[in-house]
Amino acid sequence: MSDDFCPVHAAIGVLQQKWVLHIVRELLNEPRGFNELSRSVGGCNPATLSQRLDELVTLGVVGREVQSVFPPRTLYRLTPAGVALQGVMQAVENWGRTYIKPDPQDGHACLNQQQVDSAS
Amino acid sequence: MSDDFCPVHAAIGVLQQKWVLHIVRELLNEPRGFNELSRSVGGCNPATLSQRLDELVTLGVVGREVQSVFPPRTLYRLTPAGVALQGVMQAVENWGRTYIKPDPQDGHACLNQQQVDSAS
DNA sequence: CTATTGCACTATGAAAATTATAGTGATATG
DNA sequence: CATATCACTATAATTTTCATAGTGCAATAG
Repeated sequence: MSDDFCPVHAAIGVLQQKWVLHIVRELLNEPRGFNELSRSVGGCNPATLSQRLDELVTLGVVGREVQSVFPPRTLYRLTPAGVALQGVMQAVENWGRTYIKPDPQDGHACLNQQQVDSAS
Repeated sequence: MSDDFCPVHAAIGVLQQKWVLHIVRELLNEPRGFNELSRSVGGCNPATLSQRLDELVTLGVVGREVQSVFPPRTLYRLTPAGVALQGVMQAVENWGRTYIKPDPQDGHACLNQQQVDSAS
């Protein structure tokens, strides 16, 4: 009673974890060290980042390359499966740029209703 | 100092919330009522589902249509901005079907290493 | 020589999000 | 008359994420 495995469901399970898409986005630009990645992702707690990276490494989306134990230098780099997420990121970027703009009130996210209403 | 609004960052912020992609996936098939959606999404707590739907409605990705207060009947349907997430779902589906398979050990998700290694 | 910075993280306890579970009121179904 | 269904809400427990501080040691700044 668990044989209804759906790869799409599983994929969503991976991608909807907090920070995963941000991490992937940064690593798509170029491989980074832990603190570097932490800064560029912005706002992610190191404990969470560490856990997320462990999971992604275990899953095989990200590779951890320990370049030197001392001075410490570790590189996180997308595996081919990780690089393949470029398609997803591209789609998210398209959607975001088309439909999301800053809320004129509080500067938070809201939908670009122009785009929604008047497809002139 | 907060004028670096990035629509892509904001889009990720929306899509990485737990259950959002699952909800969108179901609503892309067809509009549904609350319990219907709850069942088809599978495993989402009604409090969380309710909150997520509120947020998506507020954002403008989902529309709530109260068809009758009694007997209660509400329909959740994607707005055009929601339907536009089809591109994202498509990309996620492609990635999932290509790279994710059930782990032979425990039946959980893992990567399809065949795909990764031998691109014949 | 000494102080600071930077590396990759881990530890701790507090705060926030999600969960299981139960329940709302009324009607339609068995 | 008992049960199921609709769209949720309420409560309390659990899980996840968080802010903050700290590890050991080399390279750099003063």
